Formats: sequence, C-alpha cells, structure tokens
Amino acid sequence: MKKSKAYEKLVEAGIKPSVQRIAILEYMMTHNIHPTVETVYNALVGKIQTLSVTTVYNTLRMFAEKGVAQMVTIDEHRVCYDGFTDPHVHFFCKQCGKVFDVQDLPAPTIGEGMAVDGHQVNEVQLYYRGLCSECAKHETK
Amino acid sequence: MKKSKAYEKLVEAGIKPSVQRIAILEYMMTHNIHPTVETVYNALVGKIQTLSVTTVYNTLRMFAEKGVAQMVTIDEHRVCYDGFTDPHVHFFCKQCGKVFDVQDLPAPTIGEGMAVDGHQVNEVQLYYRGLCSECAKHETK
DNA sequence: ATGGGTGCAAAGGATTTGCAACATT
DNA sequence: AATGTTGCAAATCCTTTGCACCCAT
Repeated sequence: MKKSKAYEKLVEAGIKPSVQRIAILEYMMTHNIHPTVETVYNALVGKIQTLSVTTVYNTLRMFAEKGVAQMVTIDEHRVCYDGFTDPHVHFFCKQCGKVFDVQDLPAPTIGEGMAVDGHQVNEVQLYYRGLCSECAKHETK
Repeated sequence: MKKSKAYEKLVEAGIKPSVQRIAILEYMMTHNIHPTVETVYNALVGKIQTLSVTTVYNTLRMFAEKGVAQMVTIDEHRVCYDGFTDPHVHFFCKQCGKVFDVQDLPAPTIGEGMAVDGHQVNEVQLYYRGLCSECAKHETK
C-alpha cells in the first residue's frame, strides 16, 4: 500500500510512525490554523476514540524538536503549533486569541550557523499583536 | 518632595501610584534583565516585606496593558516582562532560559494605525532562539 | 519476547480570582 | 467615610511524569 505524505515525513525526520502520529501530522499538514493541543485533540478524538491529551502533548512537543512542526509561543496562556515549518510572519489577535499567517510581510531568515551578538541561533519568530479584522467588526458599536 | 521618574511615568499612563507599583516599575526601569514575576518578587520582597506574588502578577499584567512594560512570551513555560517599551530584538537561550537584548539587528517598527493583512497592529516582537554564548562554553566538552 | 508507544491518573507549576483587611485621600 | 489597593488562600488551568498495558516487530 502506498504510504501517505505524513508517513513519509515522519520517517524522514527519524520518527517512528504510528496511527496517532500520522493522524496528528496529517491534521497539521492540512489545517493551517495554528491549533493548540486541545484543538488537535478535539479534532481527532472522533476518529481515534482512544486518543489521549497526553499523547497529543508529547507528540507535538516531539514534532517541534524534530523540526516537523513549529512551536508558536505568542499567546500568554497557551502554546500552539504550526505545521508549516518555513519561516513566516504571524499575527496574534488579543481578543479572540487566533493566530494568522501574514502574507504581506517577508519573514526574517536564518543562515546556517548564524549568530546574533555572539549567540548561536536556531529559530526566528516575528509576530504582530493586535485586533484581527473579524474582532474589529464586532468592536464597532 | 520630588517625585521619582517611576512615579511620573505611572501618572502619565493613568495608573494610580502606590508603594508597590512604584517599586515594581522602578525595578523594571533600572534592571534590563527581562525578569519574570518570580524574579521581581524575590528582588523586592526584602524592601517591601508584605509584598505578595499576586500583586506582582496583577501589577505587571496591568503595566503591559497600559504600555508601561512589555510582555515577552518567548519562553514556553513562563512569561517575562521588559521595562524598555521601545521595540527591540530579543534572543532567548533554550538552555538557561535567559532573554537578551540584541544590539546587532534593527527592530521592526509599527507606525500609527498600522495594519497587516487587514488586522490592526499594536505590538511587534522579533526574537531569535538558540544557545547563548555563556551556555555554549559549557557545552564544549 | 522485546522495545517502544499509548493513555490513564496523579503530580507539578504558573497564573488568576474571591474576598476580607488595609491604606490613602 | 469612601474608594481603590493589597495579599492571603483557594481555585483553575495547562503541562508533564510515572507507570501499567498494549501493539507491532
């Protein structure tokens, strides 16, 4: 049987595939919505009825370590994850807490072995905070 | 008696000054170390013996809302605060968890009423993650 | 049979909230 | 006296860990 994109990506990253891992990665690859652990759990527990929150936590953390997903820490209260590992800019809405990808602006990039002020760099994040267009509508009253 | 810089800054921001608030802001203004709530508490509980962690939490959160301090959410596990509200670049060390200001790189700026992708912007953050020079030393063995 | 993955329950921490005491005007 | 601030204790919520069970090799 033909292996899925998610399956292959896991193997490439040196992660042993499993039903749960494939499902979680597949979800990340097809939903560009910066889900939290809870969101991923809720989305998948219907298909994998035995899924536990713990597994989602552990799996996403592992994905971030292995570079299969990106951890996004904009929200004061909860971490979310991004399936698109290419660098790009985020926007965080203080009202609804959603994270959006920003198309308008170029993302900063990091070269191989890059350093700033003598510190060795692995990741960059550029994000804006404010009120998203959706929330701005309801604000006007 | 002459009012301190911290006192004046609070009044300007529309915050009613109090012993605790002045002390916390004064600490933020004289220590460029991106302290966590805990750090601020430990530093001040000697001078204000009745100080509570709750007050530090509430006060710093309020400072961030009023623009007197900046909330920095790089660390997955804990938030820290920055007394310098002018935009600038941060570096986060994954090993020791410290946050540094980056001098080498220019900070992104936000103009009055700026928007990205139609969303209304209030704050920007640009940060790098990696291994700081101090931790890199001990790593070499 | 073995090694790793999963998921439950419990632990661990950070942050927030309710509320009574307190300080300042 | 009135208003707003403080701080204790408890509650809440997110995340991690320990461990037994299960699955796949």
